Amino acid sequence: MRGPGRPRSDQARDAILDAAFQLLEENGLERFTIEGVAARSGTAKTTIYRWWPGKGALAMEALLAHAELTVPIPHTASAVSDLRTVLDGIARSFAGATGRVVASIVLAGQNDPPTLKVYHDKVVEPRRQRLRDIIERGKRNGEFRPDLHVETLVEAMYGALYTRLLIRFSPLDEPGWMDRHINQLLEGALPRPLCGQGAK
Amino acid sequence: MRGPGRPRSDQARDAILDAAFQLLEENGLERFTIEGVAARSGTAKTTIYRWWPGKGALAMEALLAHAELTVPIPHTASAVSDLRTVLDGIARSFAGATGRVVASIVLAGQNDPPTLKVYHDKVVEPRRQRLRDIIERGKRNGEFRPDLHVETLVEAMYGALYTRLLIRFSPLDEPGWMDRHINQLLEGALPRPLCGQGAK
DNA sequence: CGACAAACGAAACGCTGTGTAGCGTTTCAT
DNA sequence: ATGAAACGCTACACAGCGTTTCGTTTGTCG
Repeated sequence: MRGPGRPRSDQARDAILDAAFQLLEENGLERFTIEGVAARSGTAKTTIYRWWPGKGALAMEALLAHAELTVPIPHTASAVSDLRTVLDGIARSFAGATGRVVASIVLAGQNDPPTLKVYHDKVVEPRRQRLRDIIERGKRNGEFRPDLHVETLVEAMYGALYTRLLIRFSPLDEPGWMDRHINQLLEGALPRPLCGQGAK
Repeated sequence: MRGPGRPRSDQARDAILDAAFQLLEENGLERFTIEGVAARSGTAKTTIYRWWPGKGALAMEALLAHAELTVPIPHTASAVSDLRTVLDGIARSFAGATGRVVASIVLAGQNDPPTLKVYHDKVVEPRRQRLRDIIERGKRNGEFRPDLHVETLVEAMYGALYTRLLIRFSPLDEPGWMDRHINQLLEGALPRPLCGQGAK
């Protein structure tokens, strides 16, 4: 049931989103221009402005449409192993082209709170929820301390990922890094009391 | 021993850096313009271009010159307490005006690697080193496990700070947050083996 | 088939910011 | 005094944004 008039060209839409994602990959959002998108996509600027309010919104939609932001939903017997699977997936995605685009979007959000909120609601929060679920499960089956503060653990795990993505201390695909990170978060820094054996 | 010619006006230099920092605070780097700096500082655009190659470099220098980036260097008997002091100091600085400017700078760095490197070398690395020193001390005096991986702990502690600053899950000045964060990083997530008392 | 509605592309506008150049002025060392 | 170098000011060419105008195309409905 569509009224009269020429229907929207899905071909133009796709070409625009493709071109936008490519340009974000290549230049980041700093040098991302609507004119550039129009040129590469073979559409007119008018067409873009008809459907998107501005560069922020276009960039966000290009990211959501193209990037592999979906995270695996493992559900094995071991919460620790599931944690590993999820975080590895995110790290891999961040290490590639998607990562650069994400970095652009997030940082652009600094001066464009609505855009940041969309990213938060559509990407960050679902992922955090997934981690929360896994950790809660781990608490129930005794893998984790019952008094563990879930939010804090989630934040620590995520924090390092985003920090490596944005500040680039060290590469996201450094071998062995994620294992060390997870293990240490789980085991803590304090010395184990000397009883029986060492813990683990 | 200065050659001939009119010496550089420190007054102009200071006015430019002051104005730049103010404008970064107010608008972020997205809307940070050389023209704006010139107008507010009462100098000419040409003067700015004479001394800085572009907005990124100017913003960085304004940040380094103005922000209270100095972190306290506590050295009490307790490494844990020193850790707390340092991280609290950074959190407070990030929660204020400096935080917004830092976010802007990191953003600029995404497409301007030299700028990011300067920030890394001048700000990030010294702070990380300070944390490393404290943790090493804690290892030596038995507060921490001897096999603790220092880098991983530093990254986890820093990560949450930058993530709150940039992604804004939650406010940096949330009461009690930093204590929970530190405690849990130190104590880990795994259940303590049941011997004598609980650890800590 | 014809009328209409809506999307499309091309071109241009005013605006803002960039980065450079020229010019006269000011301040210092020699 | 002279010259070097920094200063402020004005002007300019250029790029990108966001918007508007206009003519064209593509569909639906009567």
